[in-house]
Amino acid sequence: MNSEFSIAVHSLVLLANLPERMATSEMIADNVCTHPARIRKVMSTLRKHGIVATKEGIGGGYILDCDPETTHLALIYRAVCEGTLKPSWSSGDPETGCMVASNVQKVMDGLFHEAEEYLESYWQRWTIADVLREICALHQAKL
Amino acid sequence: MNSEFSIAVHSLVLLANLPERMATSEMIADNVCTHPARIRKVMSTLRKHGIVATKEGIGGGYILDCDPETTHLALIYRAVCEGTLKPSWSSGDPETGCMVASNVQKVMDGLFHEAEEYLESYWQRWTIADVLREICALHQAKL
DNA sequence: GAAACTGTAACTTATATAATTACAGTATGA
DNA sequence: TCATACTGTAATTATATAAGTTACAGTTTC
Repeated sequence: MNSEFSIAVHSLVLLANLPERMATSEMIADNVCTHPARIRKVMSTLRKHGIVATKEGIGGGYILDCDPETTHLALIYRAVCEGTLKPSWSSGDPETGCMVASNVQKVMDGLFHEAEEYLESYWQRWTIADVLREICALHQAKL
Repeated sequence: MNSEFSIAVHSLVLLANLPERMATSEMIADNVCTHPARIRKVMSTLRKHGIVATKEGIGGGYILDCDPETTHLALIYRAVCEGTLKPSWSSGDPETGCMVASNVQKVMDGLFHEAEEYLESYWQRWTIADVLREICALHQAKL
């Protein structure tokens, strides 16, 4: 998995914690520690899934377009990295005569697909607000 | 995740299906479609976890050292790619004053760790023999 | 119409993955 | 006992993926 999921969750938690729930790609990039263009790419995907809204022009930026208390990480996972659990390389070769070599790809693909669905049910346990609360708890513990 | 898990599962299923449950790295590599040295690397890890035994010298190779009916994919996952669910890149920066930026790494690390344990409970549902049976079923369906 | 934004593609660089080579170590059997 | 056929492992090279960067067109505001 690449780290777009972490970027998306971090950005959404950040927005949820801002008074106006709005920030520019530059502000988010500073906080996430990456390049604004990368933030815009991830945010663009989240916008297409209705999780954030964007406003172009002066005073524009990204604004949370969901309820952090009911938006689960599973939705974010699906938006941003569905299908990435399965490795790009596959073993075996469908063209050979060997039963194992010729059928293992399809079976493993099925397992990875099911494993990913299972994993999504873990992300379904967490909302954006939950993650923010975990962060707050850590923060409090330091004081 | 890299594809050593797929290679390990494929290799073990292949061994389980052989009369003597034994094969050389070259035979396995041919079947898996990769290089024998890569097979030796993965098999070496499986040997250290007691899943296969190896025999050096003439007539040597790898032999299954577990019961395929009771050896779950979770064991193979742990042996071969524990810790790879979490992306290597992390967002945020523990040194900043921002509550979110400075604590998000630890929280996300915890989530990825728990997610991986959850995922392992999926792999626990499958044994090597189960995978072989799935392959056989696909094979039968073609006839 | 200048300024401050997003959207997106193209390009570069860094890192991870896979393939390959090489060779030391080990068991077998003629 | 020596050639042979294996594993074990490290080093190197090649390739694919991820991340960073640049660039610029499009949009909104003032």
